[in-house]
Amino acid sequence: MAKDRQRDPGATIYSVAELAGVSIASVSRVMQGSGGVSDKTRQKVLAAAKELNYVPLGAARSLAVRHHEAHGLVLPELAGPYYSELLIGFETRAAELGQSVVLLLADGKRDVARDVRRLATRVDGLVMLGSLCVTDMVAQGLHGKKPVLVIAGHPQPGIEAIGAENHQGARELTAHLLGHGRRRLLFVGDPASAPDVADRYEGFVAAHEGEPTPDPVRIPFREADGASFADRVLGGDVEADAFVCANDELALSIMSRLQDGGVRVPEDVAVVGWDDVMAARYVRPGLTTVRQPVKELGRLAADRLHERIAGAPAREGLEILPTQLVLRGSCGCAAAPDAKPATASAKPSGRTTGRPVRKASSKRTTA
Amino acid sequence: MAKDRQRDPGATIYSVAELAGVSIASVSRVMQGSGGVSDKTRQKVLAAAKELNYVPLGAARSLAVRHHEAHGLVLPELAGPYYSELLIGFETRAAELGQSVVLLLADGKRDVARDVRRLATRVDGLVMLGSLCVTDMVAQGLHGKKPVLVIAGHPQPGIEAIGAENHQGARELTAHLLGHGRRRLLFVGDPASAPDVADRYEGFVAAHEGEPTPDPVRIPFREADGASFADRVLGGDVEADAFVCANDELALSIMSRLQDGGVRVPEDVAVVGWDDVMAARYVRPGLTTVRQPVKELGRLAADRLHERIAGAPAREGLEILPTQLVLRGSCGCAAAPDAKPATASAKPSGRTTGRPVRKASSKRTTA
DNA sequence: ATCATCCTTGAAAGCGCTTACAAGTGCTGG
DNA sequence: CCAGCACTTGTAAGCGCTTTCAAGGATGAT
Repeated sequence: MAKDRQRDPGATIYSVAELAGVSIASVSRVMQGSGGVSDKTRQKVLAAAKELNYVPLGAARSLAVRHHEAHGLVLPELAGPYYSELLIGFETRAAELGQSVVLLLADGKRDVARDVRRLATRVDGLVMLGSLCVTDMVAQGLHGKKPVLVIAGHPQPGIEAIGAENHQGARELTAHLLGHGRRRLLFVGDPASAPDVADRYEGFVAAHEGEPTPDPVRIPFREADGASFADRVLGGDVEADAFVCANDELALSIMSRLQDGGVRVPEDVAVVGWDDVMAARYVRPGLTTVRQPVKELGRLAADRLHERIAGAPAREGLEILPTQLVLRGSCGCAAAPDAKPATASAKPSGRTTGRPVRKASSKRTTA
Repeated sequence: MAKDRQRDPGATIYSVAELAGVSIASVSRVMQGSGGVSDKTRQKVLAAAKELNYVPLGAARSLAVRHHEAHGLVLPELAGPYYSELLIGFETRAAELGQSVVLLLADGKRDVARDVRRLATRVDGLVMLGSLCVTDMVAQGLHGKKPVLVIAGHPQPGIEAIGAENHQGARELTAHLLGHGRRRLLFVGDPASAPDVADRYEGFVAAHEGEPTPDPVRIPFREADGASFADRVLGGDVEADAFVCANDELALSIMSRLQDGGVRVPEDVAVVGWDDVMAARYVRPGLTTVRQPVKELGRLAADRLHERIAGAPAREGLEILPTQLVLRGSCGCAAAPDAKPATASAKPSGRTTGRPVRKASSKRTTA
């Protein structure tokens, strides 16, 4: 056995039709389940298809129906849970809609623009992260061709954007720290790296209500960068009693290194993050952070894209999903066990920004 | 402006040719960069393409060249870093090879077999995780049609498999625990859930060298399951001085809950995991675990698949990549700071199993 | 028995692109 | 000045599928 009958590229709709003794039209109708076929014919076709192990050629169908039945998704990378969750939500919804998803990871690619163009070639529309610098180019290049949707970025004419609330959440988080009596807060992360980080920084500044705030510590998001920043803190180069980090990865690595260096968290310095990654609730003290509805963001993206592909016009402006403050020990709150995710439901508080906004809020959860 | 010229599905190779005043063949040649075109023509075509904002229809090309230029990847889910890394490696390599990747997440799908069949329709070959129960069916259904490759599963005739070392690593890890004087080890995780977990359990048993071992604690991989198991431990229902967990998620949730319940790790009980996720090095004590070359596995999968698509015959049996023991505090070793990943290079130790094996080893890293 | 109707089927015309193949152009060497 | 060659270009034949349209067969009403 194992008659190594490698690669049998045959078995087209023609061979199936021939074996079944019907026309290719009938085969097509049976395969699509489009009806109008007698039971007898259906049986014959199904039998023939099974015998030949018929796998239709998607490209031929796509060409004929003039639809790829696929959604493209461009992510910068896939480190950490943020992008994974986004992808999960996106894929799940896309699959429900009968669409395949073609994934492109931008980081490390030589020529992202080229790859995105290639991608556009095989999908009906695509979703990109706002932090991707190619967004604009692509938007232009594809304008009027394929629907494009941006997550956590700025809307442009004809290009819808969706995102999670940043400004208000960051403001509340910062205010919370101020409420704990912290006075020298430092924002760690580069606002220029992504629009949502910029929004968080804005919220951070806003919470200071005019008080002068130091410049943000512009470092990348990697663990290693957090660690080396923590070393600078340990060396006494940095003056602060609280670090507001652009994401949890950064917060965790900083906190860990500081603790190793003998600094007490939160007694000596508070550390807070953003995203509520898994590790955030396993470290001691638990990391205070902000939870985003990332999976929903992914689902929503797939949904909106599908609408657009079906011909709906781009909605104007930005749709914003609410985020949720998660208070644990690292900000100075009384530490409490937090083995299960908090489950408070978010109720919109109805704030608005200059841009058209549909809903936005942040709810407080003590865990 | 923003002349909302929604959806301009036009601009085919014909319109470009017409605008440029050349034949479609020339346009095709320019777009493919296949050469044999004068500079003047190239310029005209490029200009026309840009003006029309020409996006070629991938399906038409695929049909003509009879290649999808896409790799399919079927993952059970995307929780935790394991699958993400796999995906990163896979996508990276596939992109280098000029292939798109179409992703399918099996969990939560009504009819996975159907979805996989749909996927097969639009890719040149596909890679599946061994833990997927559809593997066999699909393998059959696609046999001789499209190359299929399995990660962390069992090879079948005509279906290559690749994976990371499990048996030996688990054996060493277990022996290490025994070396610390632990006597009542418990394996936490269900060997039936995936072939690689089964292998680890085998290694666990083997390390006991004939001593009787208790049945594994057959629980799923979710954090919540770990927590409720830990509650049983705290309730006194479980007798053990070390937990060998099927993965880090499980280990972390158990350790965390135990600590909250006043159990000291590793003094009262040791806990070890598998995978070396990020959180493993931020918790206190650091989690002793086994690192798998997951990204490499993904790359290798894309590579092998590409070979097969190009016509290479399936390699026989299983290729195994080495894993690496990472000792931190949770097993009873002296705790040491471990902010950076260990970087010891693996040297094959040349062990073999019944199956054809290419290389396998586990190296020790103290961190 | 006749005709209108419905259901089933097949023939055939694309879908937009690639790629032989043939034809045309401008050179070079003899 | 022309045969021979290298380049460029265009023509046209598919790639495998969907779908329109018309034809045929069966059915029911009259």
